[in-house]
Amino acid sequence: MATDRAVAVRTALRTLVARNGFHGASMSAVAREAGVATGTAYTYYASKDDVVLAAYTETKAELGEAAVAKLDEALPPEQRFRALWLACYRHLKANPTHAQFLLQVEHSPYRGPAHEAALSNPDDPFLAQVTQPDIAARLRPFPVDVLYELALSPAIRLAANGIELTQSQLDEIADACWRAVS
Amino acid sequence: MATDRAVAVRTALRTLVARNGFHGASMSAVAREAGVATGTAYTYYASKDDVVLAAYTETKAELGEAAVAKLDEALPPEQRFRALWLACYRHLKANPTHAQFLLQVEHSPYRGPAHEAALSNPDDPFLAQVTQPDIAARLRPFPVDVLYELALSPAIRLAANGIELTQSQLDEIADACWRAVS
DNA sequence: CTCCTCCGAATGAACGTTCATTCAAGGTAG
DNA sequence: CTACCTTGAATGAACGTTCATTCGGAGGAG
Repeated sequence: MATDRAVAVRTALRTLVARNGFHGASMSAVAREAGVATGTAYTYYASKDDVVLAAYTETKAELGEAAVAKLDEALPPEQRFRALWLACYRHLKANPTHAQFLLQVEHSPYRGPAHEAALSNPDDPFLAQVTQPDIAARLRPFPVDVLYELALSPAIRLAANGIELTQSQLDEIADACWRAVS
Repeated sequence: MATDRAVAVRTALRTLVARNGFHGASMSAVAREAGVATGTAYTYYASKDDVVLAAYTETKAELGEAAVAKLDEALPPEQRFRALWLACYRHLKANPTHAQFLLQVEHSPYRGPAHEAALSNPDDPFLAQVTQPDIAARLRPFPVDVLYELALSPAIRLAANGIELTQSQLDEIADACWRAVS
């Protein structure tokens, strides 16, 4: 399949950026990791920046899907948040490369473009949750960015750091995050 | 004074990395920003990595000083934490470049070396606080990294994002961070 | 005081390497 | 044969680093 190579390129970039940073993710290294020729990446993407942004939006979309996949919409806000938070953490803990890649992008000059690219997806499950009336009514009147930093961002960073935490510790942390924004 | 140039180089690197990332902080650009010749930086530092690590430890040391400068050691743990947190936030809010630089370094491959370099300073005021008996007794048994992520890291990221927050919002957030780790 | 010598910090052009990107050539499917 | 995809060597720009050279001023000689 033709798109397999595009997937391989995105995945290789994510892996190398997570492992070695942007310095260690040259296009030739990405192509080698993906098992294709250097020029092949440029068949699917106009530039390296394009690959980075495509990998970023893909990674975020997968995270969003994993977060809401088994979410019970009938749960009350507090438990719904906890389930969302834990699903995020577990998805990234199982894929630390994703967590490390997200953090590198979000703290680099790609932050702005990546934010724009992510907003172009109007189906973001996190935004959908935040705008649900029962949750919105419980949230403090902080900007969305602040809500994100306090609530979800800790899950990403803890997963990226690879520290082992027990289930009860995770429950405590998820609750602490909920208290911070509610 | 001779060291003025070393300071200028560190400051220029921090500014350019904060503004443009490591990509936009070439040694020639850093030297230009510092107002010195390219080679001059290598009179004071053996390599670019050296400049990055020196700027990182300097930035962290300044943050530590600002955090404890006016700290009343007689305050009970909860209020001491809040004062520490707010002092951190205010210092970085006044110097967003510092906050952005710290985040870029900590989410790049410099993370490991930077951590080591920071630990070589045995007078870290944050570690000193964490090891004070009255505070330690109130902290949850999380690894230090987790405590840092939940307690102090939000202050850095909120300051870096440049969002305007009222004093009462800051108080709420500081308390939420304390609840997360206590 | 004037002149000359010497020192080492400062300089920036030059070096070798690596980067992102291109494209002519070869391969494959229909 | 045609049409399209894949390849990887080629390209020039930009990188980190080096080093032959410059130059202001400290200090001794007359």
